[in-house]
Amino acid sequence: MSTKPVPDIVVARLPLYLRALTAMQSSGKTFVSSKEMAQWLGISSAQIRKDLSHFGEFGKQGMGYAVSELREKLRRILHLDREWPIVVIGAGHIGSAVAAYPGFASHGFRVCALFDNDPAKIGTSIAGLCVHDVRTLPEFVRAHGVRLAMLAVPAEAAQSVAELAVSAGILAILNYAPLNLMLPDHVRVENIDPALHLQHMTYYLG
Amino acid sequence: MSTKPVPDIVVARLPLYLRALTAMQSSGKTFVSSKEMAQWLGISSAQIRKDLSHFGEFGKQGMGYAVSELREKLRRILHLDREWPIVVIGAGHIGSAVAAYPGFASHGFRVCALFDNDPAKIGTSIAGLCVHDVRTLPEFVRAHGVRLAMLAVPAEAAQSVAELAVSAGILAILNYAPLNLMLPDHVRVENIDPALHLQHMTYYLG
DNA sequence: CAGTGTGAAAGTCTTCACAGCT
DNA sequence: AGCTGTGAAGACTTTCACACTG
Repeated sequence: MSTKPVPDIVVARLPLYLRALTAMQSSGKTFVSSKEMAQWLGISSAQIRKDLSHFGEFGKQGMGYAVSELREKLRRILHLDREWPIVVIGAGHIGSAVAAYPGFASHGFRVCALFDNDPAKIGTSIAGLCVHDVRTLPEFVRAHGVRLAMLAVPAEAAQSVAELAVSAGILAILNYAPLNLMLPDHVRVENIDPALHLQHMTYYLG
Repeated sequence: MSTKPVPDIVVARLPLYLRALTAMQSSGKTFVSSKEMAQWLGISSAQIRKDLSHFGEFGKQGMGYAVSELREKLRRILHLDREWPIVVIGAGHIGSAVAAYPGFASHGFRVCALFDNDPAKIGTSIAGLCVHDVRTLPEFVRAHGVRLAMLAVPAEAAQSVAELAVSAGILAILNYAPLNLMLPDHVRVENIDPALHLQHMTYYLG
């Protein structure tokens, strides 16, 4: 066995293709060429064809790709053909906004609980979700088989809370705290830090 | 002239170095080696040295880099040695959370106004900021010389609102709407889409 | 003939490894 | 000794360009 793994950078673009296909589909298109998608996404058509070729031959020569078929294929590849429960850790501004964001549910992610360590917040309800004591996180994660977490706590608390989550079985963390989490290799971490993006952009604003 | 530009991917890492240096500084360190920073950030020391070498020779052989000096140099390179006013467009969940996020002010970004098209929100105050009619955006941007915008409106509205902002003089947009903005080349756009990250991660959660 | 799938070429980015400085 | 700065090597990514197919 040991087939060469698909480069991570390619996997990262699949959700983009999925987004384009969903838009195409709702605008009634049934076939789309790599060139059209490329223009829509602002990348090259060769890249799209090469990326997709890692997973199979999805196109029809001379006419492009069947929109809904390719969309289904990508959903399966990304394991989006089922619902993913997620926990949000941290019920401050970011955690609350994240929990209320409708963009997750519409993609098959179900935010199922919020956790915090502030007694004033525990027991209250935010965006229709109960705020639990963070100490009950491991129990909850195990009981519900949750694998995904979004971490929105202050930087000082992030590392230890992340470890707690991982010890309970969390395998992937979307981290909003502005630091690098140090976690075992089997845990996938992606970071979102708007300040970093702004600092990147100001470089070009001479 | 026409010195070769620094690769964008290198520029994107400078804010990370800045973050590490700030942490080092507040923990009292005065010198730091590329190796220490590398461990802290989870990247290689060679990469840090190579990246920094694009901008000059900042280190001292045998001892590393003077923390506060390098920090100042990076701040200047990224044009963070001054305050940047920013407007937030869209006063929904995301816009409000973004406007309230303390992480911008602490990095020299000053959110100076919120804009929306909902009459029920216009005139109210969110996170201590007045919500303006989006139709007054061009006027405001010109009057205050704002160059940076964060866009947090629904996907359907994003393209046209972005064009409005650009026509008024906005040069860089941090876009939270889940689509690719099509804008003139001189405008810098960076995107934040948490759903994309989640979809990327589920690939690995077989 | 329009458009895919793909080797090969070109381009970009990272790591190596070491001369040279303190 | 300890660590930087950097060419050269290596790894990875994108683009090219065309044989092939419906």
